[in-house]
Amino acid sequence: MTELDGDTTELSRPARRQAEIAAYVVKHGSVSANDLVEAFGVSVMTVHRDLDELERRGVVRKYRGGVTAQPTSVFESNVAYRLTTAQAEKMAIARHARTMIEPGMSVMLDDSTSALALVDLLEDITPLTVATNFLPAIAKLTGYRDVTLLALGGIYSATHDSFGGMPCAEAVEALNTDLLFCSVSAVSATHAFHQEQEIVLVKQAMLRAARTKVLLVDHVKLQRTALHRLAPLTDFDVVVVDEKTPAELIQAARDHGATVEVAKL
Amino acid sequence: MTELDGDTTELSRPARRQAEIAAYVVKHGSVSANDLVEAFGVSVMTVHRDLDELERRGVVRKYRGGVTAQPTSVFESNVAYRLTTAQAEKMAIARHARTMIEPGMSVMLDDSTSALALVDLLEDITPLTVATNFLPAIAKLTGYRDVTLLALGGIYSATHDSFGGMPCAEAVEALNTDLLFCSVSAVSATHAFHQEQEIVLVKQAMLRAARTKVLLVDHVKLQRTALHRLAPLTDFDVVVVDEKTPAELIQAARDHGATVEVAKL
DNA sequence: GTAACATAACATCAGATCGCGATAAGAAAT
DNA sequence: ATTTCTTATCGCGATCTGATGTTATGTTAC
Repeated sequence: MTELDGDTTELSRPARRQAEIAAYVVKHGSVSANDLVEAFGVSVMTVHRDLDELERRGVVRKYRGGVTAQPTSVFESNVAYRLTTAQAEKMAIARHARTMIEPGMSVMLDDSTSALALVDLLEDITPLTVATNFLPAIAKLTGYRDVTLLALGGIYSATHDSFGGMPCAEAVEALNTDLLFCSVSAVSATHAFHQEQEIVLVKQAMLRAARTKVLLVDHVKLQRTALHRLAPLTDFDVVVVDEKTPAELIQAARDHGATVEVAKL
Repeated sequence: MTELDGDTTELSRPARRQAEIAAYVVKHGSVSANDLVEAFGVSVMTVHRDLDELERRGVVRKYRGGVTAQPTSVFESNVAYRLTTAQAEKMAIARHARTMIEPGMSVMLDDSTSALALVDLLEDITPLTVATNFLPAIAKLTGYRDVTLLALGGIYSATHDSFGGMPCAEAVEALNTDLLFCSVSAVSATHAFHQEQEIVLVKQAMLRAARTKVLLVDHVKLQRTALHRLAPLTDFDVVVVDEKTPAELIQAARDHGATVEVAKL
């Protein structure tokens, strides 16, 4: 159903359906619950439950008789959507990133699925200090022994499942970590971009608060663009991309002075 | 087994056993894994798993051949232990506390099981802003609609399952909420106490950051004492106790100028 | 007031997870 | 080296949770 199809595997059934419903709504602009019942072959109740969840995450808006889509920017930066894309590539990128981490270091992670993939690989690099504002990452890290977890608080965003806003930016300012791993929603040959002002705020603070900055980019991110310019690629010490990234794009970034490394699957 | 027995119901079997093992270790000072196998009738593997978990939470220390207890203060302030006590009373106190909250307010909660009980009652007071450093509370609140969640970050403590330390205190300083609900490990007729310096730090910051301060105290807390003095009871606008609290203790607190309210079961 | 829609309240079923032990492999003490 | 203790891995069964539908009970529009 629409352009989401390519990669909706390994996602729970309702989550996948919700993503598809979201796409459907975005495509059609405004649909009724019954439309969705027909389109997805589930009961009205389930449709409503899905829509409630999507609304809670700010993806759609409900009104009596149907739903409308929110601005696409919100949709695209939604976690559920992001989770569907480029799983294998993200893992490869995470493995590459892992090699940059030494025991004893302090690492900052942003609220990106790329960073989340990295979390799974951190358990045996000990001791380690990890700072993040991403709730799923925090949840995982609480179970690790010998990992000092520094949660970056802030205002919870259901859309990103992370903490943000001024309080978060302030918390970040107070830190100074060895490493930062972060991701963005779009990357050009020269710059990293993100749609949302608030998120940009936090990410920029993170850039200021880390000594070595690493940008994690799967190929889906390239060739796209987004509203707010986050930083030039040269602000990052390393940009890690996956193998599926077209060589000419890598070259273009390198021509502009960026350090690009390719993660092997 | 020891003084824990009174109230270990409604806790998962392993959690209960872990609490009992903890108590056993605290009582005997130092025991071997095999001792525990005999005492609890489970396999050596399970004992080790339990001990690993207790060690992760900082309750015991493992060494080859057995385990030793950590200072009792840590044990007593352990979440798992706290959860076992005075469930019904905590719920009554929470219901009472709930009546003080109006839609639109901002509420701060500390990392106490009393506060956690209150969280369950907040879903339909909307809109609402809730700030807390307690991970279980955060987890619950992320699912609430129309509740603005402000997570107070900091260094994660497995013992308390919350965030603390300087970063947390700083995050608290930046706020100013209408209400604060907090609890402590011990209360005398004049003061509130807590064992751990770091926790005291955060709680005191919270006291400074709220307009109206409410202390939630189940009767188990009274008549005990602990190392660090947190604040005089008169610093709280209200102290809520449960019905099982001896009348003379309530009177004593009132004689010292505290405002004490009794929560009805 | 009635029809369409939305929510609430169970009931059910499947899949996932948990808890636990057994066995085996690994480390540390002696 | 041998013994003792610890950890890792697998498997089984109990348990829980999550996802869904159904029916019943609101709500809102007209």
